[in-house]
Amino acid sequence: MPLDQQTDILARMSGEDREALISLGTMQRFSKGEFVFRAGAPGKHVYFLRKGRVKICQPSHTGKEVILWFCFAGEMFGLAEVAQGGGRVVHAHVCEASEVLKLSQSQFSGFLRDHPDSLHLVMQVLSCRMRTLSEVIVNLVNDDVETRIMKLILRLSARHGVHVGQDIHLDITLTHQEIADMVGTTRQTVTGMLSKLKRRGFLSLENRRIYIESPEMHAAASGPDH
Amino acid sequence: MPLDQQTDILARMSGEDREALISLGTMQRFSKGEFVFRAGAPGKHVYFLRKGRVKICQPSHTGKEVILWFCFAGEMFGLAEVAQGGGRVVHAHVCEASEVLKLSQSQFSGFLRDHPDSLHLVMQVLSCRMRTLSEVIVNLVNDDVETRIMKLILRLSARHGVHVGQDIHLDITLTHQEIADMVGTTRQTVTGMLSKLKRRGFLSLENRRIYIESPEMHAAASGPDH
DNA sequence: CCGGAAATGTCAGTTGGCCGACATACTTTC
DNA sequence: GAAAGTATGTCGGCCAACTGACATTTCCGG
Repeated sequence: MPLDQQTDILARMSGEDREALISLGTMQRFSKGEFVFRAGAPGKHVYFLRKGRVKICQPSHTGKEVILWFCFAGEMFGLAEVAQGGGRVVHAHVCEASEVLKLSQSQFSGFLRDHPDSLHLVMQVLSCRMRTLSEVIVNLVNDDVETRIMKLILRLSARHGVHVGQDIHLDITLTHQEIADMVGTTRQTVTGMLSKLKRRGFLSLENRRIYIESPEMHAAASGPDH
Repeated sequence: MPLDQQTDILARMSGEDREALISLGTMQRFSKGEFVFRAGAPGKHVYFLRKGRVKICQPSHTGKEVILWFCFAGEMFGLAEVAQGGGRVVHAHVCEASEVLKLSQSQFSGFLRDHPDSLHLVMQVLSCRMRTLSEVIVNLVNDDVETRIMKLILRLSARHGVHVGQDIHLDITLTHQEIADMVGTTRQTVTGMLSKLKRRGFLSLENRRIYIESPEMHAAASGPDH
């Protein structure tokens, strides 16, 4: 099990556990641009994404938004507030038409009590997210914008990349603004850096999708030795 | 229970659970400057800090270190790698003479199985840490160095502050380098910013300890409206 | 209580990346 | 298929914060 895929909790659950979970919760549909929940709302439910894509982002007083991570099919979100109490601090913003399974706090606690194997998985997911967040912090502190963008792309491709010969095809579309919100920079700078990376031959862009020339990219991202 | 104190897991456990945990583990002493574990080592143990202070920091290829958080008496560390597998990615660096309780992965799993209340506490701790890390990321992205330092001080004082009349006395000593490593800046800039904050009357410094003039400080940190 | 080490204070020079402003391209919607 | 909205590309001016270098103060072990 590659560490990158530990967050796909539905896939990792045993069949019976998954059935039990699905029968406990209720299904909801959302279309692009809607919110599953917003910062400030009370946080009494846990969600499992069956289909689609949701971004978890934290608004700040300045109006800027930081994208903490994306959730893809199979992933869980909204757990932290349920475990910890207090209201939501993040938005769950639907990127493309999605289906989510919704469980109340008590339904979920009951499920964990009855399915100890799944409980272990939940702790793994939390641990994995903590590591990813730590990684992001280290990047923000140490690396310049160019390196941060390269590392972001490599992180995403580790989980959502499709190998096409020598290259890796990133199977999701991101706007420059979204990239900027993930690495802490501005839209303009992202545009500039991407075309710089393209000129250098680290990646190519084809109708809003990213192709990574993987060997060069990995080498380049491991140390900013320009 | 203030959210700031959710991480003091030993204090929040029931007496019986705490006894059981302590009898399971083995005690170890460390003196200042030693490491409980280092990045790269295999991560097969969980630790509970009984006494002292430990900083959890992540080294990077550039040699710089980022301090992700401090652990104080009662807190747990080393969990993520145990839950998730793989080696340590962080150092656990002892700041002052400390005593830690050490449990192997299997001892800890067994404990959680037998003490479901504590299990809930563990999930709370992880959730709380995730929130703190998210908060740090948002700060890094949105705020200038001055604001980041103010918010760091307020965060620390929420958990480790002692009220002295109107003011709050921060009950720990930090070097400027350590502050720099937490907010992602340089030692020199921290020195400059602290004396600027002192001049402005937001805080005062007395033999390496920080006194916060809390009302002004809170107002100032909530929006960088200079 | 002394000497080396660590921490703090200060400064001038340099620069990465932000800001604002605008032009072009793509892509929905009715 | 025209119009409106959203995304991308490009530029010059500007400033916060980094770098490196040094002086001074405080701490701590023997």
